Amino acid sequence: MDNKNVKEENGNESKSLNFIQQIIEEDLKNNVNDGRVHTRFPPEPNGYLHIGHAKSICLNFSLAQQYQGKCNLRFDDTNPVKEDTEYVDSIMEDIKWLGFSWEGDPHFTSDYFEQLYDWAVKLIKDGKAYVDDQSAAVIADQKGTPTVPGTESPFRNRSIEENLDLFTRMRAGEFKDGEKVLRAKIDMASPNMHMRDPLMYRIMHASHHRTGDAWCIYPMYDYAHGESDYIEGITHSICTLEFEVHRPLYEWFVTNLTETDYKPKQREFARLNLSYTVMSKRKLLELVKDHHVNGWDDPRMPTVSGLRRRGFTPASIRHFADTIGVAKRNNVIDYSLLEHCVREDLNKTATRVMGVLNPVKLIINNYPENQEEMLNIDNNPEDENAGSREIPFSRELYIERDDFMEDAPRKFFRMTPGREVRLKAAYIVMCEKAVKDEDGNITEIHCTYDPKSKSGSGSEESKRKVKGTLHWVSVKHAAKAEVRIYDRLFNHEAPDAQKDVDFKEFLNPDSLNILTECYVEPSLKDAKAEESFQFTRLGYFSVDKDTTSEKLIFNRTVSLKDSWSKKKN
RNA sequence: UGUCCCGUGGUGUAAUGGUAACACACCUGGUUUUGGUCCAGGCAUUUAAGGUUCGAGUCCUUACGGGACAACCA
Repeated sequence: MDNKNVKEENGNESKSLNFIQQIIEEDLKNNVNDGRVHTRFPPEPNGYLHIGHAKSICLNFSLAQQYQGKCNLRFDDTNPVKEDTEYVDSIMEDIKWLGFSWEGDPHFTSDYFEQLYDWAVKLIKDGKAYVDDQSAAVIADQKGTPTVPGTESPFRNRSIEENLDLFTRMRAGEFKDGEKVLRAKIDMASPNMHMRDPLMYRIMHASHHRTGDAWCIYPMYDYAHGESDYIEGITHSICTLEFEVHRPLYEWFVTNLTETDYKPKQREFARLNLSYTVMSKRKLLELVKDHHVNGWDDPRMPTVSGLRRRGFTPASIRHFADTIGVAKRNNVIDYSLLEHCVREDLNKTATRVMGVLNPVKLIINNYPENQEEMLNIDNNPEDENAGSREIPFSRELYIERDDFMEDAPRKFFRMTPGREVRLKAAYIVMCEKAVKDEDGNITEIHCTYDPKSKSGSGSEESKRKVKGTLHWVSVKHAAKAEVRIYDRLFNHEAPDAQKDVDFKEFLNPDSLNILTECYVEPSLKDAKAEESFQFTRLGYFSVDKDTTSEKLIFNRTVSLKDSWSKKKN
């Protein structure tokens, strides 16, 4: 209670510390690693970044900011067959877009291959590593199971000289893939599987995207990661929960290879899971390769580039990451929280415009045929400085087909014969009738307007209260646009958790809906790529970056909250 | 039937042994020229059972539940 009051008095909105911050503050208090805070974000360049990575990015970079520390970007590129510079480039672009900058130049684990090799030699000389000639299958078999201890390899007690010779020849390319590996000599009976003589190096005659053919042996993650942290002076190596059991191994390498007081510290937090989406890079890659989506930046993808193209803002993603918190228990964040974050941000900044997605013609019978006028409308009622603009009004308009109903229930606040509604920023109109074709489809709606009810005119008539306000565009002046509406990619609330089922069985076939007969107000002809708008009563939309076609394309970022459609159901 | 991690509303995250708080979602009502926004209100005795204590979500024990670990992936 007292604490809270103090915080409020200071105007300090400082939230309580998450468990990582508590660890750091404890370390700072004890002057661990000279009181430095140095984090890192270490992606493998084998795919595009997704919203889960964004959580980790926000965590690592903000921690560095909070504690006057540094945060590195390091590409964990130890497996050449999966990695590519395309991914390196996209990862850097996405981090920058999110609003963070890494310390100095990007780092690469491949930059440390020589040092890692030297350290491996040292381990051999210390009798703590050996070359094993057995096949992967045999080694796996000897490893035992979580409940059964492993057995030792017959090559485990080779002489140091022989190990040194063999390891040198491994590097020299004398052996084929899989013929030999280097293993750490730890404990085949350890209850922790990762301590049962883990592999340090494997032979891969593969070209690496940065080192080319300079190497034919590549270090494994467990060996390379902690040592790379050490080289870079990382103090807090924050990773996800599945690496928790790797921690003793991380510490084993650091302890056995270094003599300084400085030691990087690995800590783990729960990865992000989002309802109705998959988050594993393997699955996302499959969606791309099998053309279930149109690339990594498809607006339905939970990738950073997909969210960007969909119209999400960096601030909204940062706020989301902040809101979901950091803890160690498994979680599934409801997708609606992400939607809330983007609405909250866009509501403050997005220009209000009018567009009609499913048009039907509205004819104002008592409005002169050749008359047209410009009406003034606020760009954003949330923002006084946003100004206003002029939009054209005429006798024939498009309105939303859903905004008309012939036999309407009492609670229907839109257009229906005999009731009045306001056309936003224009006049109050009284609906008269709907005209239909032979099949009974409504082709046009007729109404009359009250000339004295013009918005902002200050007249008594303009102040009259009507229940509904409709958005519209002038037929003569409207710009034609294509609008893409995205729904969730999966039907199942947690497709990631369905282990025994192919996640693709939950794909939502209606996740993309392209509307081609849409009309928007003429000012939008000049809209720039990625610019965001709020279409009155419809939602937030952003201009697609795809300028290969002449078409004006909008992606719907997110709908507006709609209490009417909820009531209907 | 091993080791490690984790159990607080529908979903997340807080609560430093002292009145279970905040956000999302949901439900009421009010304002509104967007059925948006905004405003007001409602919604959990913390997996269970013991124990320590004046006092336990918090410490201890046991049970139950969930997760991770047996890639020459990261």
